[in-house]
Amino acid sequence: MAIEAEADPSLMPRPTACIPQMVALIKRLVERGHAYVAGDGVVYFDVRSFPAYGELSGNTLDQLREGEGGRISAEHQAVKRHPADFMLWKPDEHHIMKWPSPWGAGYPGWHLECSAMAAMTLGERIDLHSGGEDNIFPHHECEIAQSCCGFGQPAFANHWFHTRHLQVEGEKMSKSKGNFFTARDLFAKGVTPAALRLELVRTHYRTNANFTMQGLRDCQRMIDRWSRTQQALDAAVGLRSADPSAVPGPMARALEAFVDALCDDLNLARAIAALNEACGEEASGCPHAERAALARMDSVLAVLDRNVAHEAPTDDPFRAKVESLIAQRLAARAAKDWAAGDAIRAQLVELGVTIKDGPQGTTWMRTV
RNA sequence: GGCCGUGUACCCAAGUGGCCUAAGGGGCUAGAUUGCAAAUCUGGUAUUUCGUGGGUUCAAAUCCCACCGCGGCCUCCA
Repeated sequence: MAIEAEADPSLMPRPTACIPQMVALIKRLVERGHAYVAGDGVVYFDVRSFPAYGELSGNTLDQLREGEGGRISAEHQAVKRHPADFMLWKPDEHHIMKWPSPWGAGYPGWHLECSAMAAMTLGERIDLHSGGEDNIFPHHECEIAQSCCGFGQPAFANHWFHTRHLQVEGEKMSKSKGNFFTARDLFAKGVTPAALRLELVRTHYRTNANFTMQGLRDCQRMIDRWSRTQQALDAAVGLRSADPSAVPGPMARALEAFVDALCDDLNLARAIAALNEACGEEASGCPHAERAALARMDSVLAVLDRNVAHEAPTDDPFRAKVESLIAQRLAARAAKDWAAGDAIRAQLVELGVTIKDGPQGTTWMRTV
């Protein structure tokens, strides 16, 4: 699902568009002695033919507990050479999705599509593979086995990057608890895509991130400060021409620390701290270079362009009511009737609206 | 039974042997500013303390062992 807090990936291959590649891969695995057709006609990968099986997850074949996942039947297990052997092709004339193959019309095993699509779009050996922690075993383990054995590569991915699951208010998300939010709901409440994005990415990938409404507010404050710094730099750029000889300012220095932190196992929390500190320092250096350094950091965070809450429609009754109350309050204040003005402000707070009196007039936003 | 990750202040979250009398943000708090607020700016906010109990070391949040909590996985859900 594409949401406004994310950018779309540039390649989105479809498993159903590479069935021939999957069939070809199975053929190679069978030819090389890494796969076999069992008594029920199903093609299985022979895990014992690949000694590195289990290295990614730390599992060993003798310690895995057969059937622990609760999704395999004794009937299927009985035909395998080893309980851990996994399905590559299942002939099934009655399945909702089926394609022709040398082993009969049927469908591929679910690990296979990734090996085939990776080889098709990126190469037989790739640099980086990411995924959720729930897929480390068996899925990624099986992809490694298929790709290494099928393509004769010493490794499938040079680096594996597994994110831990997201929790909500300290608890795991579940449908039965109903403790989850959709991006649409949050945006409708006035949450900016920027705040949602930062709340989701700011935790190190190897720890369980905890999504909270308070965290969303915390993120919004950080983003607003960065945004003010950006506006100040934009203004300074308009006033001065570039000065390549100027000593680096806070943003240029922060960029170094920022990159250094990211190079240390994607330490985004430390990178964000560097940016925060720079925003607290007095501006110096060439504003053009400073603005470029901030933009460079934001190319990773990608929040400054998303820091806009969804506006309620102009004809929305809620919006009309808020603006009417603000007009009444301004009139009361103009008459120095502070009590009336404060009473109206209390009404607005009650409605979930935060107002701000500035030199350019009064602005309002929904309270998140 | 086994494997993987994780546990730091009120909250989020860095730090993986000495520069830690523990970064950064939020919150709270005092001040500046404001009619009062909000926003903004300035200061304060973990002093044998880093899940618990042992151990190693001149030195441990950081290393070792055990235990506890939380999250994930064990091959036909993708």
